[in-house]
Amino acid sequence: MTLQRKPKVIDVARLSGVSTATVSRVLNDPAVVSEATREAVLAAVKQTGYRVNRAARSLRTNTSRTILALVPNLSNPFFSNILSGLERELSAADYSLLITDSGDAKLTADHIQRYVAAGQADGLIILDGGVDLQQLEVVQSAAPTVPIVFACEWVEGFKGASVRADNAGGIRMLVDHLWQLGHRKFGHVSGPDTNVLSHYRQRAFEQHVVDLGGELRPEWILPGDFSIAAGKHAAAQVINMPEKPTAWICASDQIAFGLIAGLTEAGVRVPADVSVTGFDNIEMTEVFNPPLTTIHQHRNKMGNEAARRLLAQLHDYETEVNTPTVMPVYLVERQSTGPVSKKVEMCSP
Amino acid sequence: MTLQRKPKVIDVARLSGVSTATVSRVLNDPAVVSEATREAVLAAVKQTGYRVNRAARSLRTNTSRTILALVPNLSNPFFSNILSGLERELSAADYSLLITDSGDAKLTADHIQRYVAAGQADGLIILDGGVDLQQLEVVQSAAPTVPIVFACEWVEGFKGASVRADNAGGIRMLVDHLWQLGHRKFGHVSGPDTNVLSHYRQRAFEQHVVDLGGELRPEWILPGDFSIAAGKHAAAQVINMPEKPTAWICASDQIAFGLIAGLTEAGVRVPADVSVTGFDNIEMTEVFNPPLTTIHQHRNKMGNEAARRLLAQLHDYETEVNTPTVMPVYLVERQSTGPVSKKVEMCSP
DNA sequence: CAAGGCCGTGTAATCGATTACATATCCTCC
DNA sequence: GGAGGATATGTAATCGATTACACGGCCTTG
Repeated sequence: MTLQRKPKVIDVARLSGVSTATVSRVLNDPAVVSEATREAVLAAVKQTGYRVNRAARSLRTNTSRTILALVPNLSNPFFSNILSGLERELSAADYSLLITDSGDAKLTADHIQRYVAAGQADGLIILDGGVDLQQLEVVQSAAPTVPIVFACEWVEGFKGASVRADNAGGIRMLVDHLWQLGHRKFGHVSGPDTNVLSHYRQRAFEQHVVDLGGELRPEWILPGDFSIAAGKHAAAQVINMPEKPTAWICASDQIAFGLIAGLTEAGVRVPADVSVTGFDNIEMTEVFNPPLTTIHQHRNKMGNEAARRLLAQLHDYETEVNTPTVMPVYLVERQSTGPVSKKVEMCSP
Repeated sequence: MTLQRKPKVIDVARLSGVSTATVSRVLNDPAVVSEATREAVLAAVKQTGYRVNRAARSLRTNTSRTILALVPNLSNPFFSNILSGLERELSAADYSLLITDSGDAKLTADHIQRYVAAGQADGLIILDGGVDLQQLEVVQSAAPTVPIVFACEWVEGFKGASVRADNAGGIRMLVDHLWQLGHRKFGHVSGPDTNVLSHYRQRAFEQHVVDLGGELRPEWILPGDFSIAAGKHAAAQVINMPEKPTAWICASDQIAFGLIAGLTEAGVRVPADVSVTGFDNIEMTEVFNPPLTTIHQHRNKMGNEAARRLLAQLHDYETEVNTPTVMPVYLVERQSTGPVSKKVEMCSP
């Protein structure tokens, strides 16, 4: 219990009467050491309170046991959910999680290299679909042994692993749900047009409405950016439309909140006059008035899965590196959707 | 452009015709090197694309330039906001941010030591007020040179820095606001009773209502846990109260959402029949129906400030280590509060 | 002009763990 | 009984940067 300097392998070795090599072996590859020695060493480890010095280990093995997550905006709860899943899985495998927030700035190869080339990270998890493909390829060719896995978002054309939600499937579920309620005229408020999720959701929307034989008009597709403000802005436009869809599929829950708030303010009732759906099933959807029909995705599990795929690549037992993992999503029916109403047209001011 | 093995100091040294010592000096303490040499070395650094190997540096200097953040629940957007502020400040100072999620498990000295004793972190930012004081003290005495800063939450009795919001001040603003609207009978839905923020908010509530001469009854203080569910549960109790407060101050926005949802469902109108306030000003407060009167705190800035205080301690220029930094908060008036209504009693079923 | 100081730089030890290679012991089987 | 193999352990080199110490040159000053 005397507080000395930090114990090192040599201290453990002396105490247990073996060499440093043996101590190291007990810690890294116990099977090669005889049981008696192993126990003696472990006892000495416990007694001294020894912990390997990560810097020394990293230097020698050229490995950091650390994964870097690149997040476009840490404040965004979506990302933190994924991070949470990541962290659990990584720490269980004795890996640490380093996080950097690319912030407003576009992520550059240089920024990533600050970590990778310095040997600070053995692998990368990228939550930011806005990275430039060329920059990514620079990183890949400079550090070919450092695996990269995309989680949630991804970059089209990137050669490597990704874990994503079934965005198209989710949209189809929503359209089907509304279709069954009798809706035939659909509108969409989209996400930011630089975002890959926006594209997938919008494309699936258009495709599926057409496939079902519903009515689809270009002016019923409004641009947005996943935010509440975008939803409010869309509401202002909707109100002035001469002819309106009876159902709006929004690219995010937040857009739906804004849209509903704006419509409600203008006297349009949801779902009596018009149905609205979200995407993501954030916590608030349940308590919003009306509770929002939306798509739920397990962001935590996406984090887990991304971590698993990364570790698999690190340990060379991943076979299908380039195949994306598509995680299932679920329809959550609440009260923002209802049977189509005949009097929608009359609600225009 | 030929892709070789990673360049090292020795490569830079050779290219610029100096010794490794000089290269290192240019990088770490440029002032001691003559201008001509410095420029030559920097040119060679650029040409080779050299980056210091962090592991080697860490090993030699016994320093990691990495800060560990201990988060009780990464999924919680509050924490991620603080992390965001932290990350910006740290990365500007060329520090990296390592994150661990204590999860459901209570944080132990052992868990922290996994990082600290291994030399993975030079300092700690703790966002979890639920750590055991004794465990903390174990860490402090085992690693007296590793500074610890609490952000947002904190542990009573801990000797060290903390950065917090003015929780009591925020509650007083809310009570004052309601008082001016004519309210005299106040209720409170509290946070988890293990949480230091809950205590501060509840105590400030009781104190200030008494100071103003309002009515305070023990049965008007309901236990909760910051969640929507807690608010809903509180609503069920409120509805059956023979005599009710005219205003409810909730320990979090989420509680307020749940409470309002529950009350609305039971036919109680907010704010016509009863006023309700939240705490935190999360994004949804604005679009909730009715928009929530609440207290705003700059979580990002708390992160910044915590990082600054930590760096100050690391670089030995912090003077008042034990004084908490209390960040100001702001009242945001929206539509969940209104003048006291005389007919509240009649709304009981 | 010699002594002393300062400045800029180089040499080589050092941080703490891992691991290639060498060695020692014991067993098996012809 | 000895060759050969398997098993367990030790010795010492190594990872890449930092830095104590030493050194040489130049300037100042009595």
